[in-house]
Amino acid sequence: MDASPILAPLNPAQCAAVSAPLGNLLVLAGAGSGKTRVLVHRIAWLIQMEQVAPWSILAVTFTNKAAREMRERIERMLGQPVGGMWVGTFHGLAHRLLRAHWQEARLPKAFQILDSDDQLRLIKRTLRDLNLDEARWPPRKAQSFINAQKDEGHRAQHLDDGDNPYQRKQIEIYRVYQETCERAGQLDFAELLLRAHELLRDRADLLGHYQARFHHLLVDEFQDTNAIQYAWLRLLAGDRENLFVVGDDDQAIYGWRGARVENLQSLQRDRPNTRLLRLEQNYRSTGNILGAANALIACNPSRLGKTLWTQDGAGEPIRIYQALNELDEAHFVVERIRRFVAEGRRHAEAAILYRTTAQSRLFEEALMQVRIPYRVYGGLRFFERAEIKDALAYLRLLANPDDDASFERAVSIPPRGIGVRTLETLREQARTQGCSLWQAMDALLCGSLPTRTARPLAVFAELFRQLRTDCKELDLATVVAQVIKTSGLVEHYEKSKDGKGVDRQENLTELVNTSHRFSDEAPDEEPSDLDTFLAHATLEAGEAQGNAPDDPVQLMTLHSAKGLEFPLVFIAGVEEGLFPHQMSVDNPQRLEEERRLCYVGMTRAMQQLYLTHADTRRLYGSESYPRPSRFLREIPAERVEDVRARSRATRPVYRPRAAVAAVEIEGGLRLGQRVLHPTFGEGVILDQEGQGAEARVQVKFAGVSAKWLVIGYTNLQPIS
DNA sequence: ATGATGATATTTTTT
DNA sequence: ATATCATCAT
Repeated sequence: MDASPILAPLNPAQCAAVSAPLGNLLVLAGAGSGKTRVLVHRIAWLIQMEQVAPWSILAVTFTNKAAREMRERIERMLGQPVGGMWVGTFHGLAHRLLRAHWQEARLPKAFQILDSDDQLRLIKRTLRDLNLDEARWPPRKAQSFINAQKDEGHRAQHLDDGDNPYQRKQIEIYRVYQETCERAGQLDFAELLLRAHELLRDRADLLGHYQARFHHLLVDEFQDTNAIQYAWLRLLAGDRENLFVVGDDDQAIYGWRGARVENLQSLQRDRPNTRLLRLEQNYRSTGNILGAANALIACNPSRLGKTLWTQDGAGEPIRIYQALNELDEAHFVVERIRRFVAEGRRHAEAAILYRTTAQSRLFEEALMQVRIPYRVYGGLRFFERAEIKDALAYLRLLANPDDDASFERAVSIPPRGIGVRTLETLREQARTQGCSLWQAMDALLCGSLPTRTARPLAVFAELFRQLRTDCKELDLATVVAQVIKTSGLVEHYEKSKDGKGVDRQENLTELVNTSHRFSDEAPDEEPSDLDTFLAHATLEAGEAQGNAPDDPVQLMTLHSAKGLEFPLVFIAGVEEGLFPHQMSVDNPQRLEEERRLCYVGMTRAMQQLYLTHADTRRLYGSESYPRPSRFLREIPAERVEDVRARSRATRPVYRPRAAVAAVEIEGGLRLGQRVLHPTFGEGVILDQEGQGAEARVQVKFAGVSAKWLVIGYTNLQPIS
């Protein structure tokens, strides 16, 4: 077999990794050094040069999207489908194992997956059951405690409270929550991993089977693995030397959700004969961008050490813009994107990155004003929308009547005369009998109930009885359509007056389409039943934006930018308190992670990089005066060019343009008008923009900088 | 049972 | 500022 198609497009270091002899290999791959490419080519190498069967390969990625892309790239390269190869996320693979071995894992056949939202709901209910005050025991704290423990591989019964009452209570919540999950046959995300680990750990026969099957384990983004994922990998590898691991300690940005960069070192310690290779040549960015990023990341004391270089020239300097305020910042970014496009580039080549999701709005508004198409990544995804979760609750309850979380959701939406009172009775019954809500309802319906309570309950029960008989015969999509129709959800949203009714109905229709597509695309080996469809919905929550416009500017958080690249990149809000975020500044480890996040953001840029910060910023309703981020000082001055803010000189404040001064804006307000504000006191209107509900005026008050106020939300009294 | 009002807490996110 | 959520009144 000729190796050239696989090795030809690679540099020497990449070649060395791809064609390395079989054995453990750790590839430390810097940003833009062709990390994924090495992984893809390695798999192609194994199949073509080492005559490895595709079904004996297991590859793990960080996201479903990455998994899909990897499979596609391999198939394109080999010119043939590679069925039998397992490619997926840790969660996806764990799920696959558990579905295949539900009996050995002691799970109900129709076990369901709980997303974080469902998990939080369940924790809240657990807290209520335990008579704990939510103010003293915040559900979110309990949630992160439970997930943190599970990520470390700890079960409640193995935890030591260390004579700490707080700790003891958290463990108790964990225990009771877990019992509830098991009774309802529900697994949260971390539980998938934990169960998959225990399955292989406790069942020597299964472990032997999978060890015999998977001769080659490949892992992408290894720096993002947590303790249980690493443990699972080691188990599956056994004492063989078959781990091919790719990662970059400088791009570890998920420590806050249990990822352990140390796994990189642990691997070298646990498997001393692991070969270490570095990919340090960067093919993405200009010399200035790389030099700046290198200097920044060098400020982190704890790194494995690695310096990226490029053959490219220095390119343009990095530009830092000091904006007057957050609006000026947005306008500046938009203006530069217009210039970029005027030079013949596409909008989609530009990305605006920010630390917090809340920052996207400013840019969306600014882009909308000048009619530039954009696309926001992240945010609420298809299967996370309320109406979709409602419909899914019906489907889940159909699949598994003991799913209490879904019962509670379905029973109260749409409102059908079953209120908190009735629900409380059901919960009480369920608690005393130790059964599910559905069983409690059945029992109560047989007993004596006041008609007013029994009637709606009976109707609800009958609805499901009918659905259950119906759906035995029907295919997935028809069942979904049937459920949506009989649940009354469409009518319910029709009546909603928040203006989202039509959207919601469309989404429900789209759910039917999705289920249709799911059936069509399902591989023959796995029948597409309701259970797998529901798992798919939770595990792969879908894209956030259904129909993106053509050639859009890309908006996303720094976190979701990882793995992507753009010719033109803006990082906005590079200010102390925002980036690095306030929550991280007094913890050295978290601060290092923020710096890595900045490094990730900077290394997304191929040709031009802008960092912007504002002198004043309105955040959470009040004005702040942030200092420029320390990260800006860590970039060598010779790589930077300061962009001058437009007309820094303060204009004569009390003299608005005479021609428009007479035009009334709204409610007796006009440019130059003196006004009274409830908190800021007396001021003068300087400028105006927008119309109707969005009409805003800029007002200068004594002692503070000029502010933009939405007329509709502000009580401005004209004074003479 | 349901809708309206007021207190509260606001990183990052995939699975 | 705003969205979410719990409590309260209808």
